[in-house]
Amino acid sequence: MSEFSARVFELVRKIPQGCVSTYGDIAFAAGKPRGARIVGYALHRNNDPENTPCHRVVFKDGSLADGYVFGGKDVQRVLLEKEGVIFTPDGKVDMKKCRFVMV
DNA sequence: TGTGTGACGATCG
DNA sequence: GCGATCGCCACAC
Repeated sequence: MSEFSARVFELVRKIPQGCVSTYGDIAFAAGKPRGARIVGYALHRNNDPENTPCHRVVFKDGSLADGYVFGGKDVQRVLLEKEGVIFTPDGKVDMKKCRFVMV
């Protein structure tokens, strides 16, 4: 468990309900602008699923991960919709309204 | 200790 | 416009 992954989890926990963030943004905020994959890897190994809403983390274009997700992208989508996240007809998250930017 | 891999992302063809 | 490939870097084996 590196400082980077710990920071990833911390940032993900900060995403408010009804918002999403991207792997790239989290990686950037955690100090690795090119570390998008590492973020995914870290979440895959998810140390703290109770407090880490990894379903609020999506691709840069708003689409969801395709197969390795906890219960499938459909489940992920439903969870997000329940939280108030807007989806486009494309089946992607409306990044314009729901993208949470780390500051 | 070294090698392979992967919830990504961007660029090339 | 879409598909395939390369690059990134931490972590597991």
